[in-house]
Amino acid sequence: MNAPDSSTAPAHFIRTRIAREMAEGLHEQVVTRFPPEPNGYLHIGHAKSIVLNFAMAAEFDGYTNLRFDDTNPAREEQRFIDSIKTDVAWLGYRWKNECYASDYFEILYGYALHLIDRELAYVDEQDADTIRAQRGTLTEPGTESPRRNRPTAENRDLFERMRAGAFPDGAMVLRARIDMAAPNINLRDPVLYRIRREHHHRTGDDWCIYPSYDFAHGQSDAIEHITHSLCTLEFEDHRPLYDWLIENLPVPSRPVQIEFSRLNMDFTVMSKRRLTRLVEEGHVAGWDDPRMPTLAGLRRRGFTPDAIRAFCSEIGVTKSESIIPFGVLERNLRDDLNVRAPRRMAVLKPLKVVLTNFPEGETEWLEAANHPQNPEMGSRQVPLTREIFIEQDDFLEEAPRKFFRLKPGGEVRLRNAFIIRCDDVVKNDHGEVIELRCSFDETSRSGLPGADRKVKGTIHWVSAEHAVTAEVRLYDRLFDVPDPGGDKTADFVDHLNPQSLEILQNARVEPGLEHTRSHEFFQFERLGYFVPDPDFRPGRPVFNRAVTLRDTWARLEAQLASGRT
RNA sequence: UGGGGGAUCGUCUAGUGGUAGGACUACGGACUCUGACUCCGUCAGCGGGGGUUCGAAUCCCUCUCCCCCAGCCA
Repeated sequence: MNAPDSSTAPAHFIRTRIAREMAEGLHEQVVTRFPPEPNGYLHIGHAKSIVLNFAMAAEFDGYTNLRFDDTNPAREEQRFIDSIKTDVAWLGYRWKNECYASDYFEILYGYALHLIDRELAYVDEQDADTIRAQRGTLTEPGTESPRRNRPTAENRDLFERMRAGAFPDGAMVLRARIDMAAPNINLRDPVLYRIRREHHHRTGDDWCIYPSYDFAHGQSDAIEHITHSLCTLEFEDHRPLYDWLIENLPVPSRPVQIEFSRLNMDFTVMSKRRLTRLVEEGHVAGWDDPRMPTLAGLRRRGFTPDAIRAFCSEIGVTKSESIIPFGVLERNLRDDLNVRAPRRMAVLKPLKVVLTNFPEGETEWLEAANHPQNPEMGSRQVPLTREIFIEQDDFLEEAPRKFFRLKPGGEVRLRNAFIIRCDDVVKNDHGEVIELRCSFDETSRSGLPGADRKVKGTIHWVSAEHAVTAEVRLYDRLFDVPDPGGDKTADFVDHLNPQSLEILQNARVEPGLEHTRSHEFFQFERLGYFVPDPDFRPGRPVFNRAVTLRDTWARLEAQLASGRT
């Protein structure tokens, strides 16, 4: 029922605790749930929770439910439910039951009556401002509502009429009767039900009262016989309320809540509120914009489920706050794609090269391995012609030391082909290099004895005649500061990186790539990993760069620039 | 400031009385028809101060810093 997961997963406090409980015979199996509210798309932070929940259940002979926490119809939509199911399934997980908190509305209503009958809940018709004022502050206790000691029969009558629609929205709420002086504010008679005439995406107009998170969540857990309700740290001080409700209600099981720290990553934002703003204000193209940390965005960018799962397992589970560098996620992608991605040649920014001693009109087909470390991935034939394109970055008229690429009079190997020498540099009126005239060394062809001759550099290329023009989209971090949401003096959108998207319309890719299917991925040698975008059309290939290769030269270059070497 | 949490190499994370370990990064080197991959090596840490103990990241006291909570959001 679950996706493959590393059996060598390291111990963390939740796994350790559950293992101990299992050893003690506390549970026959572990049942978990992933409980998103369908009011947005899932992001990489959710992936951490998904992986944790499914892993714990799978490791301890249980299962995981997908439960939509749909208690606030004002913000929830069917399209979000659809996207969430798509994303969880894409990650490789199969939930046992598809559940909805709204499926339990009737049971929850009964539970509320149960509390009322035991004088543990009451109807309060004070307005929100009054209730807020009575709640007290962090340092001062609250004051009790004048309705707090209303007779049970009256509470029951009012609550039944609340449900029946006898009162306008916001006219009254049902509150738990706990302790207005509790140091934990969540215990100061929290709201359990509110009146809200809002069309619910599943229950339609059946209800005009809706349970709050606190009243719905734990009880839903209990109804589903969830053994471990795993959630993030901000719910830690809701746990006494969670436990109070479980203890005072005739629920069929007694789940426990365990909290862990949520995932934070640098140079991005993770809150649903901020992600929603990015989409609604048009800062990105949509929830699946490849720059978004959403699973839909990462998928479109070219991330694989395996890489994301490996990442989640690598970062661990603790209660300490952490900010994971985005590069850690990217490295997991590289590690995954390095072994799986077929190699191809593509030139992002073409520079024309004429091989002056190559016969005009001829094509030589050369064999190119699809993967240098894995012969089983086979090989393909790539065409070489008199005119080719190389990367503009691979030629420098005035090259620094340690520049192993092409320079006037210098030699370089064309990957899978010959060694060439740069004889002439052709410039336009602006002094820009527009063409190189090179000669090739026939004896240095790949596979021939002369191929042993060593040159410092090897560069990629494509045949000008055969290459396919493609659009290539390069992505950089969405924000240009590490913690865009942490700036109290500025709006986070002020830190958007204007360079986060670069579109190259004139890239040239080796023939064959125009027939690429979706979900295929490639390494464009020396450049990075690329995937076809959904915008890909026959005759108009569009590739996204998922991640670059590790670039030691770029680092060296930076060092040279700063005078370190 | 009331309550709830958290502080271990640059980053993430083990270690819960017996030599602080791993991964990533960085740096150096080997290899290389991808400046990739791989391999080898190096640097680097217990928030501060007391105390208990033969011995403390771990136990005790104290201080400091960070995060969360005053929605009829989740």
